[in-house]
Amino acid sequence: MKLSQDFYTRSPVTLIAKELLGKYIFTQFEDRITAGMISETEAYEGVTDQASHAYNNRRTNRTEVMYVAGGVAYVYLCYGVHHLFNIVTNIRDIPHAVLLRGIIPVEGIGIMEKRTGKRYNGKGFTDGPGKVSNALGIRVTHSGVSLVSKRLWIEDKGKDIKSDDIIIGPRIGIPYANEDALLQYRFLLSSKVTP
DNA sequence: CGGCCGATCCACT
DNA sequence: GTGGATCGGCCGA
Repeated sequence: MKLSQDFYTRSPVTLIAKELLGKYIFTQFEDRITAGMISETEAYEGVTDQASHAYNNRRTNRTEVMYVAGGVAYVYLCYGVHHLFNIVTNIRDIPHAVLLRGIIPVEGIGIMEKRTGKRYNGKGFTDGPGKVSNALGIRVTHSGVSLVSKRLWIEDKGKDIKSDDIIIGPRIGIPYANEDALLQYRFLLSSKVTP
């Protein structure tokens, strides 16, 4: 079933990042449906987290969408080329978010191949946040789009994820975050778990 | 208005 | 395993 807004407005963001593993992210743009099982996430804990764009309550046009109530997309451009897709969580004015770093394609694989210009051969296809957005067709123009909508949503298909199947570690690519770079906020699904 | 730099990716070794 | 590409957003002046 489709996750309702209640799922996203909770806290802590680390719990939501963990619970998103094994859920299914769907996009439907121009009648093209693509979906994948979420296999990797990272939590970004808002104003107290030096790795977050909202650290120290920073507000810009780009980050403003993180301050609305949970259940919308926060998409921004990284390195001028990669569209990175985040899920805003918590209540209004608490700018927490979960970065989607990896999925396993399950639906619309041909569409994803067309978008990415690559063939899916079972691995190395949607194993990075830029690749995930590209395959799902997500762009910065989708920032602020509701995750309880007909274009973008997440489904719980009842898959039971054991804690043994979750690998936890520090987040990737944030050395500037000082001691917060050591936080164990990255959640990875064991390769034993398949869609 | 200019300079700096990044929640990455890929080609190449 | 690693270094270069790449350009919009952010900040300071």
